[in-house]
Amino acid sequence: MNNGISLKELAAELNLAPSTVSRALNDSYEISEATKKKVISMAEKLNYQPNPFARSLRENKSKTIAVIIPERINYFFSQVIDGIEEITSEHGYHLLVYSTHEDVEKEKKILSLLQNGRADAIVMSVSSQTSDVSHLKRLHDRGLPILFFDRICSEIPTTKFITNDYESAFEGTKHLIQQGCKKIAFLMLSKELSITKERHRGYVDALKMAGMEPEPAFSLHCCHSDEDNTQLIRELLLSSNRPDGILSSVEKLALATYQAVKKTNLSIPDDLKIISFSNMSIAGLLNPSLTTITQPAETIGEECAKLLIKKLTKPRQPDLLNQVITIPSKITIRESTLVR
Amino acid sequence: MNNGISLKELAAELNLAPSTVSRALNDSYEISEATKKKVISMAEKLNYQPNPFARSLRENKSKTIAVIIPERINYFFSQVIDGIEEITSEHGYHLLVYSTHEDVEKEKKILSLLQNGRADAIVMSVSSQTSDVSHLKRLHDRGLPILFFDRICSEIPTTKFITNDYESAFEGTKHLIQQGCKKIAFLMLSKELSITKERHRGYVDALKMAGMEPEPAFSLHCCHSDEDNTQLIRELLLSSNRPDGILSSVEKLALATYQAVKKTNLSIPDDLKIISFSNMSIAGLLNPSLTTITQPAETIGEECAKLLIKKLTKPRQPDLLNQVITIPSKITIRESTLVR
DNA sequence: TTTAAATACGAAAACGTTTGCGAAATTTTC
DNA sequence: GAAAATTTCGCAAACGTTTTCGTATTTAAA
Repeated sequence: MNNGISLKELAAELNLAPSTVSRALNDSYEISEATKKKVISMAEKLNYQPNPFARSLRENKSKTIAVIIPERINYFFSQVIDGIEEITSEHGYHLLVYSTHEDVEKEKKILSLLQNGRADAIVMSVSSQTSDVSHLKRLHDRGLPILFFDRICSEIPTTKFITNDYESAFEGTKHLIQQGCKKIAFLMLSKELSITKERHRGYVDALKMAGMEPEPAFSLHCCHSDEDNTQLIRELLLSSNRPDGILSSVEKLALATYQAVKKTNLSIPDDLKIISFSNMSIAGLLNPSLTTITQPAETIGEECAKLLIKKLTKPRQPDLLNQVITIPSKITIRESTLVR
Repeated sequence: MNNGISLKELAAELNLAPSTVSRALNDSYEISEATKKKVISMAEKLNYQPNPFARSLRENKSKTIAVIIPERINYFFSQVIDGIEEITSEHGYHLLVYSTHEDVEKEKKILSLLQNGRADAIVMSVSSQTSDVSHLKRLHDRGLPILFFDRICSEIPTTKFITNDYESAFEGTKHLIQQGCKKIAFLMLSKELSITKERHRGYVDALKMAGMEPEPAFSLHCCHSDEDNTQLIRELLLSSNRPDGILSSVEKLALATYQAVKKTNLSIPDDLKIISFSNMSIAGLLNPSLTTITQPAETIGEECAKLLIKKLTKPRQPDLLNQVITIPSKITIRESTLVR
């Protein structure tokens, strides 16, 4: 790979010192307008491209942001990354994207790769297996800006972006109750996950407010495998005391529920109503169409990025505040919770 | 950000020269086993992490691969990236992921950012607007390894990975004909796209083989906007001479068709049968379930990565061969093409 | 006219690695 | 026991930037 001309060679071509050329290209006040013009035009003519590694080495910053998500095949995370890229690309930042595949060991490995300054900051959503957070804490203690979204980590004092998990789950559950559900189940990935806790809390409170008692067996703890989840949910649906309503805390479990229902003689929404957190654009095309709680994914990504850019580009920014910023979700009612 | 200890400091701690420590860590034959042990244990104790930029600067390689896709919210591309990451991460490579949003100007901008060696190679699928390929050619001429998949670029002499577009489209169209379709339309993004050309060729040949003449108006040229596409397709479906079968060359147009059909009093599959290239795992949950041609996305990503890793890590590899590698798709028949 | 200030640029160091070369110290060879 | 070969390590340069400091030239002030 021919990397093109270097600053030194460009300087030689211009009969100038490298320092002068560098300053001219960086628009330093110490360089005359005449020289700047000459330098810039020659740089364009020779298509000079500064070496990013020399610059990173010298300036101790990489112009790169690491994004870590639990899975890539997911509307929500894809949208968030789109939002991040939208903002960061305008400021010349590059995105390293990693998927943990919900595996905390992979997560640790990725974070250890990020110890050396390869990225100027991290934007992440933790894996469903993450309970010990020492690998996150280590990087944060070193001063690497870390920002969480969706699946946040309360132990790390930094800024986190989430949706109104509690209220949305509360409203979703309330909606199921209003539609006549008497026995409502809650589907979750891991109990450790921040979103699980908050959404479950909203679910429980809504039940209680309606004078219903949450049954432990109705809080179904699922895993990463779609097949296993489908089986698990199917068993729940075939049990003697089966639920007639489901609040799914994540999209994939709603889809597993659809798959599970297909293997029974039940029907949605007649025998089972379901509402799910989901960012699928095609929720309306499912059979039956799925009532969803949709997060403002792209906005979340954008807000993460805006804050980060401010932190990274302004001269003497304070550390990211230990705060949780909430951007509300939107409930869209469709056939899966219909009374007919 | 505290980047930790440097090689020099580690050397000082050991009373050794930096060169010795470097060689010890890189397992050079010039260093005694005793010294290696001492160095390695001290490096672990002090958690020494080599600075990637110093190394990149010195070695003129970044251990980074750029992946450029037309859109992120897309099952196929997400799966391909998963496949790429699967392989590259094992070899210590990092992934810079860019989305062009089907915008050739963004594509050009991204490629110009990659002129300076930030990535050791590029794996990409071109945007639907890409017809002039000079921005790709420039980088390839410089010696940067570029590898195409799915939407390939025949003008650039390098290795490309695709599925059997022609055959799949041929078989898909044949299937529609066998199901009784008499007037089959073809939905496409841009005419320039390699996948459009090949899939359209398969479509046309299947029609001809059945003694049917392809109508020009039935080759519908769509765009990037879902709303516009839905409207376009709706108009086609409401026209006096409407199709009774559709082969969609990309997933998003099948979904737009579903949306369009909802706004008519037509029904799939009774009035209109549809088959589409698609990697949606939930094609079976749509209403009605969608007959799909599914690409081996993850395999494509893995094969791209394997070839690239070989090229990048083995000492004196030749340039990537100018060849097209085909990995076949799989057709899954569902309700959307059912006769009832 | 002399001196001080401002302007415009160059020399060199630094960032943290890797590596060619040289040179002790040790071992082998004859 | 001397010479040669081998082992083991250090010195210094190099990668391509940015920046501190110094300095020559020009301009402004006294």
